[in-house]
Amino acid sequence: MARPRRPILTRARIVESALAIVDAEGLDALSTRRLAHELAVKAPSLYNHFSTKEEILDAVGDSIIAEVDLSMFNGHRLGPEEWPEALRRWARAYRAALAAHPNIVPFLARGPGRRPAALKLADQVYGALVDAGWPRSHATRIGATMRYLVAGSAVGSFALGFVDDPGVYAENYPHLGDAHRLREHHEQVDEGAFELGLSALLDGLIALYPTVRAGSGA
Amino acid sequence: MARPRRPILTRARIVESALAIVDAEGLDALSTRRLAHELAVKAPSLYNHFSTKEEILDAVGDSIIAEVDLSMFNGHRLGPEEWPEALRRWARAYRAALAAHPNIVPFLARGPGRRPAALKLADQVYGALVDAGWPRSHATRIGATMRYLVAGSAVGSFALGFVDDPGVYAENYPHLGDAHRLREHHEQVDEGAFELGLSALLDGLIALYPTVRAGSGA
DNA sequence: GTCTATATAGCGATAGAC
DNA sequence: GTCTATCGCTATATAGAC
Repeated sequence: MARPRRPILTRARIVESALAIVDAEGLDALSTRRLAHELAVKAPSLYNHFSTKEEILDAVGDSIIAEVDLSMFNGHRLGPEEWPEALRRWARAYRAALAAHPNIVPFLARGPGRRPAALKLADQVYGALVDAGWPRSHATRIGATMRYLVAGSAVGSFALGFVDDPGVYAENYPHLGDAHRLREHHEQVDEGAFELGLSALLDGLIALYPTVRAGSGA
Repeated sequence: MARPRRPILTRARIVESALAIVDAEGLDALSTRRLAHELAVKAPSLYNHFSTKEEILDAVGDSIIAEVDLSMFNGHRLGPEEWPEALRRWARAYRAALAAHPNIVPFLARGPGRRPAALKLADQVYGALVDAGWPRSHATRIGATMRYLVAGSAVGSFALGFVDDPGVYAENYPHLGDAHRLREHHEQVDEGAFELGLSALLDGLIALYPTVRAGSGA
């Protein structure tokens, strides 16, 4: 085939295709051969656009984080009445972005590293919390614990973790009699659990807010 | 060598060694050859004790969950004043068990499946919450959202996710000036974030409790 | 910038000897 | 119950032709 007049591959096409494979078949299914096949080229061609497979995975991960809406932190400094709703909207957007691609969440959970979209997200959340009056040490921990809830809810479905087989539970687990039915409504179950946790967490933080501000001399 | 007078391998030894490899080098590093080498045998011998590699991994995962203390749910029915502290103690034990083996958390996050220790854990937590007066739908969601927080905090360190290189952040991320120092105290940072989130979450649930009980006619 | 060919290495699992 | 030998397959990455 030799050199085509216009490049067949672009970084964007490679990233898009890699994400589709990871979504459909998991992280382990992403190989250079498999990816190249999907793009109708041969594996070595990928190395004209990325140096290593790890670099491809970084780009895939950052492309997901880049989709998370951060507009609730822009425009103006959040007041004492505003940060809880901003945090709620951000957490929902964050979870939606991750839950759409659960197979890559373990990779993303390793942290932002040097990926620009992930760093921008961390920067905006931390800055907004500090601006809203939280002490820096609390802002760090609030950002982290929100990430825990989001990542935990996206890394694996609670409801889908149970087997669709009543016999497994009936014998030895007296309270799990209906666990096999969780699968039917797994999306509602998982989203409902996330929303309950999010609301409770925010309520707890709202209760803490005046105490912490008084204590830190604000 | 032929048949030894006493078995060299046992399921317990295989599981222990497999866990050590996963802890030290990650899930991908666990191969039958690598595992056999660690046990000073050859790979095919493992198949006298487990049918597949997946079966070994299931046993490894369940051995971790089996270590989680559940004694706070035993002995007596938890009263309206007792469930929050029981939940707190359970969450800490759960997190400690998972955070000691972060590389296997993505595997565990897929759910209990048919693994007995994981099913026992789910059964006990759900049963305790229902006994304490929570409606069943809330008990499911509370158990799930606690698992989200625990799994999210264990699947990857927040603090270790940042690079130890001030130059990465100084340029483009105005609020992350000290992010490179998170690594120094990563354990305190991560545990502090978990404790803050746990307390806030429990405070929120405590506030919700009387409302829900009144509403459901209890 | 894509190709063919290949280097180098590893994988899970099975058959059959002892 | 462990061994040797092996099947069939996969992987990331590089060299050099066009």
